[in-house]
Amino acid sequence: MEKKYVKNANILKAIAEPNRLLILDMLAEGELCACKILDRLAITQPTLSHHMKILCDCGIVNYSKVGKWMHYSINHEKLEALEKMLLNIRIRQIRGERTCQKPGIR
Amino acid sequence: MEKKYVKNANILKAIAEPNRLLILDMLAEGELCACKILDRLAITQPTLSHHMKILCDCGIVNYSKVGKWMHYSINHEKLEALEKMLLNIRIRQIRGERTCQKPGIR
DNA sequence: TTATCATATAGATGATCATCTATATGATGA
DNA sequence: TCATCATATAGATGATCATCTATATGATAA
Repeated sequence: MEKKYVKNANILKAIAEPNRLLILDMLAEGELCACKILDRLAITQPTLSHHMKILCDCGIVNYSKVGKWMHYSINHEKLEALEKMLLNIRIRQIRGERTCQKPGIR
Repeated sequence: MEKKYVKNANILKAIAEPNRLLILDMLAEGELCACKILDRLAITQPTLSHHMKILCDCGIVNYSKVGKWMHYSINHEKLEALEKMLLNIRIRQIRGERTCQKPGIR
């Protein structure tokens, strides 16, 4: 298993959760502080902290501490790289039959 | 929680696994039969069957049975929709400060 | 300095997941 | 029809996950 698959799977896994997708959608409008995000989610504060850690750890979300507030924003480069990875899967496509059957089948 | 977040998270979750990303990468070149995919993965046949079910169930991979062989291919529309979802998060961005602090802070 | 506020950490719990072995299904070829 | 081959299903197992309550940390304000 090549490393890139593990790494990309890790980023995808980070955003593959409904609450975290909603968080990204909120951050799409611009930087936000944790408490603003918490207001819109039906989860407790420790659970939000857990989700933010996952998003930040994989690099898709940037963070900075301002006083006692945590500010979060989207890492656009990381997100674009993810899009490009998917695009690369979609636009490839070489002609030539590659299905596996004994000669004569099909 | 809006339904779209749950649905999109489900598709992302389906592709957020190293073996399944590798499978998509193989399918990017064109249709393949299960045994060709199995050749390249370090998993057993039942585990591959499990992964293919997850990929097909979420709609990102198409399947058809030809004799005793299963043929798989990428669903390009579904993949494009996923890219667009990510693009939509990335390109939005409205100016105006939205971080949460008491007046005067910052 | 002390109370308060925003966030993080610890630890527990129930759910979901990837994987395996064993076996079933269902199609082909002899 | 019967043996063989490709794939699916059943059931078990250990790992990871989302969530909670309780508590700690660390910054500001009185």
